Amino acid sequence: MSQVQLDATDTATQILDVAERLVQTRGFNGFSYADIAKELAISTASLHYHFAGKAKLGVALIDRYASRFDQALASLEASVTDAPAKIAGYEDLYFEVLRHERMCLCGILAAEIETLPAPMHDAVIGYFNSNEKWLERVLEQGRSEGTLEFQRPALEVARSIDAGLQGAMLVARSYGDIVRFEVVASHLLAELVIGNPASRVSRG
Amino acid sequence: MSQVQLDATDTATQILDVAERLVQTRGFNGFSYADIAKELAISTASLHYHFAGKAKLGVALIDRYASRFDQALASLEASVTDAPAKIAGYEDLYFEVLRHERMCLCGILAAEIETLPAPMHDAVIGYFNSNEKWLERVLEQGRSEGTLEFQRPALEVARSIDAGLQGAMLVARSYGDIVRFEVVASHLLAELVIGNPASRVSRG
DNA sequence: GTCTATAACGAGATAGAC
DNA sequence: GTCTATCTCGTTATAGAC
Repeated sequence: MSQVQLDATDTATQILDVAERLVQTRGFNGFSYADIAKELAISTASLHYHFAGKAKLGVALIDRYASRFDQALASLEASVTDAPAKIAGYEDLYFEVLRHERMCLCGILAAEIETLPAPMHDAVIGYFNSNEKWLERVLEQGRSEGTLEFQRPALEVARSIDAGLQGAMLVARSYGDIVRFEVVASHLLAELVIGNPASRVSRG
Repeated sequence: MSQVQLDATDTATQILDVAERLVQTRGFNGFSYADIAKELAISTASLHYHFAGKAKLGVALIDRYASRFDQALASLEASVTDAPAKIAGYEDLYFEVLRHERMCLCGILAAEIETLPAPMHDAVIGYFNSNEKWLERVLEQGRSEGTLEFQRPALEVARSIDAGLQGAMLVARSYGDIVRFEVVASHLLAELVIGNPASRVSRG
């Protein structure tokens, strides 16, 4: 039996780390195996030993990213209780992505969706599905607990938030201006929060 | 003097048409001169005669796209008068893009921004600047004429709308589900319109 | 204005030694 | 698990004939 690799610097992990950054900054069609190999000072043949092809590397990247995102959301739910704080934490996850001068992995892959192998395409959709379900549930919690107010179905609001965040990342990164993201993100939450001037809910 | 070419099927125009569709569906790094050449049954050498390199072709694509968009907005302002109708028309422009199974040209280029030559990068930013200024002006018109209501600066609202539309296109196209776009887009407008239940403005 | 031919390079991938 | 060497193909671009 092979030993469980716990070293965070093992080769496969290093490859995923470099590849992830390259995808999030340049897109899946904007980097090559040679780019990764050069940065890690290994050969492209070694890359193929760990990941048989670029498509398999791509799926591994999405799987790890989605898994980490799920963990971050679980951790978030353990640290805060009210829905507004959860949504603020959700937005903060993307703020951190952007602060590292990256785009959401699946957001940037969505732009290249037509060029991706089917397994990658499916994994991207799975990520979006998972996110919007989480947001939908939190939105419904907020409505139940009386911290959020909105007329539309929670799923529609969730999709508006996800679209707004992905678009804000996309545009803000082009400008190299993280404030553009913050302004959009903060309003996406503020317009839902009861008692906030920006929520402007008719209660007359 | 060379004659003015009015034939819509002249070679340079055909090249731009094919290249535009390829960029909007596959991204700038997702197609090659060979793809265009094959589709038009010409050689890649001919492509280089009309556009010296891929970078120059890219700039020409953005310039034409931005110019057409400006024309469409001018035409829109000539056909409707109130701000809500203008914003609905603005959103319809992107709906049409998506209906043709494409992404906004500059939206998809924004995803690849780090890989683009500087002149293309600048042209993309110019497009975003132009759009948000137009939206800002229309939003201020709506507030003046009493058809729209919002608390934030018009420029911030404009940026939220643009981010929402770009993100909604990005995600909706991944799902192949245009309805996802419509739901987000319609709410982006509805929340601003006075008298619309979705605007939910505190007037008590 | 379009062609053929080709240069020059980079891409993903594999064989086989160590 | 990593290497060198190599294959095959695709990519942008140019030279020069027509």
